[in-house]
Amino acid sequence: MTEPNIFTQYLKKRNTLVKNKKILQSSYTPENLPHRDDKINEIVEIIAPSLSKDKPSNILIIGKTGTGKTAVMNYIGKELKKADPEEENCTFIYINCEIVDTPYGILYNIANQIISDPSRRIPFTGWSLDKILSELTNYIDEKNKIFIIVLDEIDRSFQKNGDDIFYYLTSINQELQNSRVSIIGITNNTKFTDLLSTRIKSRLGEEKIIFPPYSVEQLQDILYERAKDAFDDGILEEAVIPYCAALTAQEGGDARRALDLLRMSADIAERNGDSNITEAHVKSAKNKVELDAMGEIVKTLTLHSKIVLLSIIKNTEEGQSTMITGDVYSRYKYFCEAIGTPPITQRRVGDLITELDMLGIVHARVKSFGRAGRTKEIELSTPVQIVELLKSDEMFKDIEKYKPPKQTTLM
DNA sequence: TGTCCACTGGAAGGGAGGGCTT
DNA sequence: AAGCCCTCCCTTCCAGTGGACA
Repeated sequence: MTEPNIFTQYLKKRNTLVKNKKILQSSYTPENLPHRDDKINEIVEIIAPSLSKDKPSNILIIGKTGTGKTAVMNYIGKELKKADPEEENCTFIYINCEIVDTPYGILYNIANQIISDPSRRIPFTGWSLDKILSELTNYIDEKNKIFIIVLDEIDRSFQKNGDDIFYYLTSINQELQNSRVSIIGITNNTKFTDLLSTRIKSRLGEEKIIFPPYSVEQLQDILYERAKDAFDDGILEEAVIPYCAALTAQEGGDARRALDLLRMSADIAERNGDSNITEAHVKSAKNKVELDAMGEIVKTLTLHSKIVLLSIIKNTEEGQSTMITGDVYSRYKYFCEAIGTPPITQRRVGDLITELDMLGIVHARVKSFGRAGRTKEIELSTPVQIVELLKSDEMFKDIEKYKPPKQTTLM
């Protein structure tokens, strides 16, 4: 028995509708992946030879977010480990290139998942790429087995670094005497292969596997499968899962979002102290999910990106529903002056706008206005609440009051 | 048909900040 | 301490461009 403290009442009072929260996380790998048996078999067939120390082909897996690519690979990784518990014949390594997206970071991560000897660990910065690569190659070769390296969100790293890193990794086999390395790339960019240079394309895409988006029915099955273990009978109203599935199917069949939605609905119901989960909970969850995701992104923006975003917001508030780069930049310079920070160049601001577009916070498309030039047409695509979040930023609190100093006419 | 605007986006490079090696 | 390396954020320079207008 623990001493009562300030949290005690919450521990007691909170009614839990969810038996096991972990099951509803999208990172959870379930025992059963509905509607992906065929894909699993396809991949297993390709990589099974690794268990007898034969090198499997490299694979490229293509499919939109939330189509089960990562879950399938994690599942296969687990099963592979079961088939070879001592990792005598093969080792399975998973790297998410969205989190580690530099060549150094990727090699560092691979190395430290493989290298067990602490004296040979690679420092997280300081070495040249050549040095890590040769150390890694040596270590891999000593082990005399197959290494399966999964690179998730492979396009992320590619966007920043080109394909040199993939070239290294796919050509590592030429240096090896005893071991072999297979690469499994996962991407949600269907045009990814077009971006690769020919030398990589043939190597990386020895086998290609496409993951189609889930249909409404399939999403429902997935949700039912998870709900079965996560909730007791009668907690979920009948319409909840079909509704979640329908909402997410509209947006491209992303199972991750469907799960987020269900989890958030349960959260909201719990917090309200309700005894079951209804369609209304799903509705408010939908708003919250979107807002949370956007809020996280906005919070992590760099100072200049925030100022650029604020400039776009301010212009929008003053009735300019669309604007061009020049409009944003002049407002941006004004704000920089207001908070006393030196502005960056328009060239760079152009890039920041493109980044904001990729994050889905603004819409920016290049458009020609004839004689009036060719530039980006920019439009805010963010809910109002985010705007509030940004404005509450300490840095910007006095910005409304700021008046620029009188222009002195100096040439 | 050619002009011309307001940028776009590629390329190269700098420098600060992280850290290793000798 | 000096000499490296890698990454991030930024600048400078500049050729290229879609399409309204003369």
